[in-house]
Amino acid sequence: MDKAYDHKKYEAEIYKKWEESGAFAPSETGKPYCMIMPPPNANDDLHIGHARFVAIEDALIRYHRMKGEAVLWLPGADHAGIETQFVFEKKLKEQGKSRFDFDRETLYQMIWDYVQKNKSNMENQLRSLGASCDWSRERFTLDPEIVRIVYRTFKKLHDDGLVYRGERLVNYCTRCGTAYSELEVDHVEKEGEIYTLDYGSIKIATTRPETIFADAAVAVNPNDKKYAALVGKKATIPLINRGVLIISDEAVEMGVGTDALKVTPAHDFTDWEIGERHNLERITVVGRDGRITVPAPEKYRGMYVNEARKAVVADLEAAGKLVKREKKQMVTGVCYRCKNPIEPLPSPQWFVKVGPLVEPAKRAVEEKKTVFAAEKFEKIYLHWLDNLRDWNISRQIVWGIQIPAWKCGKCGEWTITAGETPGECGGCGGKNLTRDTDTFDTWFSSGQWPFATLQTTQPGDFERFYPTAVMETAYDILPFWVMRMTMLGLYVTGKVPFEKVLIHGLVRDKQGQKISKSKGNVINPLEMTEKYGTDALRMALVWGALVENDMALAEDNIRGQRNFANKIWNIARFIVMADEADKAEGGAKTEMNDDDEWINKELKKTVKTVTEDLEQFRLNEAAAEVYEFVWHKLADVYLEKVKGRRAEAQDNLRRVWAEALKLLHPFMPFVTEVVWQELKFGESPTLISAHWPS
RNA sequence: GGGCACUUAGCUCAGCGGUAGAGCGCUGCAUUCACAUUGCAGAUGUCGGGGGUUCAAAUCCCUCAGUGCCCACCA
Repeated sequence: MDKAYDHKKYEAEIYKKWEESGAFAPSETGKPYCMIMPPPNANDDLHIGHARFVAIEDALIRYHRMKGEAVLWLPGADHAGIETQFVFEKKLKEQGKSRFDFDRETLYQMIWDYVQKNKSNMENQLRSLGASCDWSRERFTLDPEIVRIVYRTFKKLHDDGLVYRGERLVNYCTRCGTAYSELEVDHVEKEGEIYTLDYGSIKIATTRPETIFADAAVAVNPNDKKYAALVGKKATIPLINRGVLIISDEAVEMGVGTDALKVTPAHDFTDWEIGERHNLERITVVGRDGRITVPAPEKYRGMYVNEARKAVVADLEAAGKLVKREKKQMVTGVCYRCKNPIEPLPSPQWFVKVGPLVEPAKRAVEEKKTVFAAEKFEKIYLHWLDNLRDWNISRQIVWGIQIPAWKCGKCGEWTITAGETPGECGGCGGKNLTRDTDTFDTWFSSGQWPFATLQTTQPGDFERFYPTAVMETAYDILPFWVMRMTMLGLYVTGKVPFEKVLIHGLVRDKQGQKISKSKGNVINPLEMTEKYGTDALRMALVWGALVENDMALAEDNIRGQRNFANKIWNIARFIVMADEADKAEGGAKTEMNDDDEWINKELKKTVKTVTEDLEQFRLNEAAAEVYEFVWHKLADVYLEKVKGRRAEAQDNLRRVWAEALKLLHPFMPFVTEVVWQELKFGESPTLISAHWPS
């Protein structure tokens, strides 16, 4: 054995050996233990957050496999609709092109090819992180079998009256050219201006003067005495001198602006609701391209909203209708992806009625059918469900699963199928049908991932492994994913998709700052594994904090764990050299003393606490326990004591070491496996398939 | 405005009812011995402030202060 452990020499070879040995596939017997991997987006390299989930999930997977359970860790890849199209469009832009230069089929094919390349890249990175998942069962969210299931769910929802097509005010990104769900809108605070305008009989305050041409009313609070006499009278929109009714509605809060609100149903969510209550006209003056349209006065048409705002304000001022303008900190919705301001626009979309899905999803958690490992996330989950609105599942992009809905050219009715092209309109029998060009929200398909995967891998998998044991994922997608999986899983299969939810925190830089490209504090997991070895990175990612908490990751910690890997290597080296010496002297002659009994007792204690910690998902504690035992008890104390009576203690040392390697294996799979094979323990040719000590 | 957390050694974090812990960093010493990617020894904290419960509180309760994250239609 070399003097120091060289991870580069062993990792790839060991991984190949594991994979070829069939150890990643579930055994025929044993209690089923299934984890579905959160499928990484197939559009980029893995980042440090992926490395953390691999470290956590693989540790649990290896532990349960060693306990003799039938373990299935099912890997996958996500087509990640918006994300991927966004990334791809950036590439196109670098080449001086845009999505509008291609027809739908060509664009789809180009993204497909791009994704396939990234997908295999991503898979290799998971391998290099040591993920012991069953590649023979890998699924991609656009696999035809998966798509069929997604279609079927949509049809079922539709047949049950839980899907409707509605003209609603949606969060529209004029840059991305698609509507989003409420969850995909970020809110940023920035300085804007609020303008007080003279509406003749009343003054109103607004931050969006460019939309005055779409006003349908002016609203005041029903309890507002100062305006009570005006309700039912008319106000006059300046510049165009159109009269609108003054109405009263409880949505108007008092103490804001002039206490009078211009109601623009087509361009504001509050106003939309007021409009519904009062049956107001929905006048649109902003188009999907973000430019002003008719019926705004001609001079503003074609302007982007920002320019139009300036122009309108200037004209209002000239007309003497601008009473006041002042700076104001305000919160605006921006596209979570491109950060452009979200434009609320009326648009026909497919919605899922969430009410009937929310109740079972709440009950499942309240009745502990699904248990959150960290209670705080259960509270957050329930809070989310209580405040959920109907889910817009249609996106105006090409990259994704096209919605199986056809519109009749004759009667205008929609025909929904489970994927197949309908022969005729379900309403009038017309033959002239056109398919909706929209695609599903990515989360609509990934929300079905646990059952969609298991129903399409091997016969019997679903019956055997569903509900899965644990869903492990990051907290930032709790509402997007965990919540939707529970709702859709319960709806389609009648059972929760997973029994436990283990949520992990974010990886931050060593000062605890959020990692971002713009800050330049990105930690590249592949660079770290190259430099210090996968085991070191993984141990550092588990060691630093409770699974559920954010973790500050310093390179020093990774280096420290590399040193630990080297310590493991050298303990083994010591034992090998002792073996050789024994052989030369005619074999070990076992004779136990107090030191042996002490280390055996310490080992037993360690086995107990590490096992308990793993059962409770306290991976940091478990890792620290083994570390303490191996380095500071076995190496620093026992090994030193043994030096004087090597031959008598050798058998016990080998036995203790074999058990210690097992405890370490979930956290540092490579070096422990190399060492296990080096020492040729008889129990099992590979450590990955050895038995967890008890 | 609503929700969820956090505040413990210089830094990053564990501990969550029984007289303070780890890693890194720091100080000193050692070292041809499995490992300098090392060993041994050591310093550093009225566990955010205040109140309460208890024989006993970093740990439970209340309160104040600060920090972070998520949500939200204040025009």
